[in-house]
Amino acid sequence: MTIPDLAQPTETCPAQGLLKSLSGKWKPEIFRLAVESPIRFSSLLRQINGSNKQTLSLALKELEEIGLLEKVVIKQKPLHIEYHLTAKGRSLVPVFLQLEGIV
Amino acid sequence: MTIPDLAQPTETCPAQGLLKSLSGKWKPEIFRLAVESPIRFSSLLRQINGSNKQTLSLALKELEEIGLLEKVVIKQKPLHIEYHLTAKGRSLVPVFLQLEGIV
DNA sequence: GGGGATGGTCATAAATTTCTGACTTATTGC
DNA sequence: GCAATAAGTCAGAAATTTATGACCATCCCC
Repeated sequence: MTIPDLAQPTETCPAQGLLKSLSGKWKPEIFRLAVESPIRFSSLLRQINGSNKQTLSLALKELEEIGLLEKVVIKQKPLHIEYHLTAKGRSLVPVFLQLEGIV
Repeated sequence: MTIPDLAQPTETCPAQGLLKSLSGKWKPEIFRLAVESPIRFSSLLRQINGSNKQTLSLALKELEEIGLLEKVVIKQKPLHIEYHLTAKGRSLVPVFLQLEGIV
């Protein structure tokens, strides 16, 4: 027998999960930047004014987990890591653009 | 001269404001319920398991402020208050439905 | 081989959000 | 008139999120 955790909202609607996944101080901004071009950890830290490693690292991890970003190791000369928007991430773009028309 | 508050994200994209407005533990669920039918404070408190007056009250106030809900005093026999979805609120519904297809 | 950049992690601290319980005013049914 | 319901507010506590600063392993350039 399971005791439901009533302190957590029960999600009836799938869009609520996404809303929750994109909530957080920097996630929307990270997502927006990722739409423009692949992003890198250290650049983000410089681009997003007022942010910090810890939170960015966690945010990237979460955006990865929900399948909006994917971590790509670039095995080129200056070996580095990039985060790319996934297909799912790209599919959200037109929806957000629509939103902008409404807001 | 103004010193920008760097601790706060600078919003480049209008959709980010909406995202932020709809973030919070119970706001998405309140919105969803309001889409179904007008909502009342005390019913919400019973419907949304684990919620509390304080937070619901604040959430309703905020959803009102951003123009998604409007407070309506029903001057009928059992005089009471209802929160109705505004036109803007209704216009978000198809967007969220689209989102459900993606998620 | 030394110094800097990249991409992190960890423990702790500070800030923000949410929750609890007491209290309030007005209305309504009996 | 009296108790219950509705719709809150308020102060303080608890929980959750963010931020800080220290630290670490690679890699890359000179």
